[in-house]
Amino acid sequence: MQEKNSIELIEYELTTFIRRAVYLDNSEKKIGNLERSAYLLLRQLDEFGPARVKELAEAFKLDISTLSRQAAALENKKLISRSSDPSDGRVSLFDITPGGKQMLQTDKQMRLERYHSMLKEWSNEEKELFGKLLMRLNDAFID
Amino acid sequence: MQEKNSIELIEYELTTFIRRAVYLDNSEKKIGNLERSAYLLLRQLDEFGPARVKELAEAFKLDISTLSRQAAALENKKLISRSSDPSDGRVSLFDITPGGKQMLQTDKQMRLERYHSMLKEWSNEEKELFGKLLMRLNDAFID
DNA sequence: ACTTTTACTTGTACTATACAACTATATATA
DNA sequence: TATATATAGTTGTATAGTACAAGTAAAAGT
Repeated sequence: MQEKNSIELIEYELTTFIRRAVYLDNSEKKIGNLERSAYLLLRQLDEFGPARVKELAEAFKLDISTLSRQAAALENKKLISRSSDPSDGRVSLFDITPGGKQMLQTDKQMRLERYHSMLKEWSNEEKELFGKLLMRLNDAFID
Repeated sequence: MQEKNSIELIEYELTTFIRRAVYLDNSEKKIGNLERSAYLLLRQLDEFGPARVKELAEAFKLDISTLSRQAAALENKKLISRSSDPSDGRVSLFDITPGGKQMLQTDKQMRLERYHSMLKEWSNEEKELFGKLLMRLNDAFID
């Protein structure tokens, strides 16, 4: 009973949070310059280094065609660069450009500032614990 | 430093979670029968009772036109019903139908079961605390 | 050499959303 | 009261993000 309530609360609050966070991305109060998808793609390349379309699609669990278009869009904006894999002519390798890194840092900073404001009343312990629990939640995510 | 790291972790994990949860809704492993937007609209009507388009748009912070279409779609599927406000001919009031309640309950149950599986290793204390922290996060959400 | 598999791109379609134009009704004001 | 303005909602149009299917080119297997 107790457990059921906690899970219901978690389900409710997480759905609500997603609703709001996604709304925010579409609103005029949007954080930063990058679309959510672009932000995540740049972050992925920045953290894990060059990757090809298939790897990106797997990392995000999205269709290859989706990542193919997202990558092409960012390539167009010069935020990522494409190079061909010498050992496999089918493959394009994408890497974040200096401009992309810059843009990512700017946007990340804005996002962090938002979280900073939202969580300013929280103690360090609460923030740390919350981060750890979120990490566990993501690790346990069922595909 | 410590604080910065917690916030970065929270930002990272929340964005990742949203990415996955939204992916899941579009995938063949989608939870239940309802679109995310339909689920939220039904839940809103179920919890807060009949409402008109404008109220729903405000509750979700979405454009009226978006809610107008979502409501019309659910009305078409007989999951919600429309009635006119006798005191104001412009207004349509929407309410969840028995079929809508049934569908909502079915989907909610499936969503809860997923969370139940994902969180099965968590102690009651962890689940309760996580729920409370999420609630605080949503309360502090900056529009 | 031929077939099959793989990596990616492109065409098409759908959901979710916003904004703008429009309709109908209600309210305010001259 | 007649007209002007405001409000509630619908509908047209556009965009992001996604999937699936068809197509192209390169690699690997037989």
